[in-house]
Amino acid sequence: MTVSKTPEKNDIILITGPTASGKSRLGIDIARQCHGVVINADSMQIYEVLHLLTGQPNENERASIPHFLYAFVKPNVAFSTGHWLAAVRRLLQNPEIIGRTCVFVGGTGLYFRSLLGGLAKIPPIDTATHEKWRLFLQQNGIKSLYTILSERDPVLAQRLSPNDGQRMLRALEVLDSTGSSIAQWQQERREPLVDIMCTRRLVLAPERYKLMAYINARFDKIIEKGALEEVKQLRAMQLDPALPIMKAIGVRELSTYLDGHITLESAIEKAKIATRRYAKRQMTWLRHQLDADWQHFSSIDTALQSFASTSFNET
RNA sequence: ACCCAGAUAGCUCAGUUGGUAGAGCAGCGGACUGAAAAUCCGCGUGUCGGUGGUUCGAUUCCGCCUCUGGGUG
Repeated sequence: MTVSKTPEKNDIILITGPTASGKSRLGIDIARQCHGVVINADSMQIYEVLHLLTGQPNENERASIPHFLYAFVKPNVAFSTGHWLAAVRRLLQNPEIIGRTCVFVGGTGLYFRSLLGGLAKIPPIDTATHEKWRLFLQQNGIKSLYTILSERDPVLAQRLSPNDGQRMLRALEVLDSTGSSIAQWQQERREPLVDIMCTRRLVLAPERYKLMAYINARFDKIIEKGALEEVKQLRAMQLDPALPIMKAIGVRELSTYLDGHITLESAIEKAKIATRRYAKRQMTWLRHQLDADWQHFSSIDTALQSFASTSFNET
């Protein structure tokens, strides 16, 4: 089935912004105003663990308006953009949301890009190939990996940094498993999942000094509410440290404290620093990777005002 | 009050046998097409506490002052 492309039937609102900007609250307020639902576009809030640490909406918020694609993935799963897009595709066919405004909220820029621009149709990589290259990197080092990539896919080698292990691995496993370069796959025409013309796009980006204050305050708050307990539980699962969930900001820092290597105070400070850097990367993305049609706001209130004063059909 | 040791980047410090200075951390800018809270690239941001003196030239040597540690009374 194709997603409804008539605005009056299935309006789509996209809301993004750096971490701790308040975009979740904005999303809920907007969804409430237009009898909509909130759909998660955040790569960490999909997991059914670390509710506090990843900033998932709390029970009250979730009770006030339907939320989808939150806390639905087991922590031992290496989720990806492709998985998320597939989940969205299924969700948009869900009778529960047909005809309702879909408010996508999240800080994962790549998710929004895949939603609006589609994703290359690269078939899934078999586990053996996937593991093979990771093992190769582990055993032979990044220089050898780059040498191999230069021989087998010079175009991509040219494009990547010789230190970008993650992208080199992806390039090699795609080449290995499909027989053609990832560059070729990426050039092919892709089908967007939603029609960009049927969307309203908002960016919530508070001034930097305010955002820093929000980040610090939020981390203190989630520590108070029990973030350490979440990390303890996660550690008890003894998961592969390479899994995405293990890279959630705060996990490493609080683990170092739990192992007794640093003080809690210092762990908290390090986690805040990591969050600030993340926010900075997000802001760089928002500045350069989004097209010009996104509306930027620095506060929830100004965003809401603007939203209330223009109905969907006028945009 | 006296003696000693300090005062250099946002922080912790190094250094200049006299030619206006550099590390770590923090910070800032950027890239990004199936791990994206990931991964990668780039950038020192400075009245060298103040003020006089010696000197062609002082952050560096000398005097005085201020402040901060430590010690003696």
